[in-house]
Amino acid sequence: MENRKIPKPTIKRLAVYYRCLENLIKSGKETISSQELGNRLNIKASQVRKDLSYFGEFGKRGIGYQTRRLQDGIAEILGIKRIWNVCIVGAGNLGMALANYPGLSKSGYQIKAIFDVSSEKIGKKLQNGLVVEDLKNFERVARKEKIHIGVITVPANNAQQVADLMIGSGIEGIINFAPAKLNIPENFPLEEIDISLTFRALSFQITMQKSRQ
Amino acid sequence: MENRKIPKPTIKRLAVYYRCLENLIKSGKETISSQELGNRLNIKASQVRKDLSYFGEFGKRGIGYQTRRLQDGIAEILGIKRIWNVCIVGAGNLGMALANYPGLSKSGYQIKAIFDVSSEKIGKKLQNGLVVEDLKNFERVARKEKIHIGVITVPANNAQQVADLMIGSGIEGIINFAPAKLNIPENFPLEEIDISLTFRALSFQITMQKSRQ
DNA sequence: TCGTGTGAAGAACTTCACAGCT
DNA sequence: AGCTGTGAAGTTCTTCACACGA
Repeated sequence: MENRKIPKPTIKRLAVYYRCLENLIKSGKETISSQELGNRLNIKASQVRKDLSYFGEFGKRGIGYQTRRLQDGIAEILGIKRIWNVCIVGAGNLGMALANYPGLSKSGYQIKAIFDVSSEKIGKKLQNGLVVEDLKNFERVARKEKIHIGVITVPANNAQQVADLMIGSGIEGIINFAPAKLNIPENFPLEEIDISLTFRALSFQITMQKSRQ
Repeated sequence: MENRKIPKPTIKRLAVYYRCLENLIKSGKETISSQELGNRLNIKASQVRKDLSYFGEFGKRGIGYQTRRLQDGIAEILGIKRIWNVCIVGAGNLGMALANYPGLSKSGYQIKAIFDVSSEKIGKKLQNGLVVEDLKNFERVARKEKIHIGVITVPANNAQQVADLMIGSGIEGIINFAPAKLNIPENFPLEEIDISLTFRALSFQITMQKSRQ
């Protein structure tokens, strides 16, 4: 068991291992080697072992990892065994899509509320029965529903004030889809997903690829 | 002008600089130093200068960077000056949301078509006038519309065959939202956005954060 | 022998620090 | 003086290589 700081990429890979283990267990596989797990995910075996070694000794030499035991171990590390209460601010296309996305609730992220400021959107009913609420009620609802995670899907120029509102209402972490740099307290849990940035990165790759030939 | 390989994070930051420059130019700012640009984005000034230095000398010593000139330079690098034709496969909530997302077309990514296999979805009309097409027609449409970028928003277990179809139809790059590792030719341009993975990474952060206090 | 766990080496990326242009 | 561009140093992350247990 290493005791250094955990690299951020390691965390994302753990979640990938977890997903792969779900499938392996479903298909009845009981043990797996770092080599085989790595092959399935395009990750080097040594990377798999190193990632796991940060958190303990999950494997048996000569044999590999027990899929069930490893999955439990990763679930423990990532906080997967519990339910997370999530709310979304911004009932545009993306916010609505996330609220209706079954993958999230299946993974333990329950969408408890969705907010907007536009009177056209407030009161709208989603496929899953949720109703868009007025952002004015945010703090009250957030506290009542014990929301852990806030998701920001508003336009860039409103993102900061939404983040401030979330932090002021006792939210524990934020996922930001708005293309804006948020100013938040150091070490406050934050993840960013910037879709247009990803498109830009792809077009750069394409351009490079072509100029190389 | 450095001549080494470009770090991947540099590319994403260039797109961030570009976005920031748009705003600066709008607000009438004509020059900016690496220091000030960095401050606005939580990036160290030296990082800004290093990123830009991979591609040439955009600045003037003692003065900084001309916003307009720098923006043009970055646009050139990232391939922003042109229109990219995009298609989406998977007309679920996320696929629909992307197709209707104005930020993409505003950035030069025109959604030319959206496909699905489900007869319930085929023929559906989107807000923007696009009609969901049968995936069977993919190759024909992709070639006719000269699609550059394919976006995958299907469930994980169908992602690979969609990717194969895209690559076989002359698509130049793929953005994959499905939680699956794609097997594609080495160096084929690919970007991945894995939303549930990001939630997992956030819950880990929250858990860590708490256990530290 | 097979496959883990892990120091040590290597690669990738970031930051420093300063020469040199304006 | 002010600020860039960039080698060199520093940091972070990945891969190697091998001792050791099953």
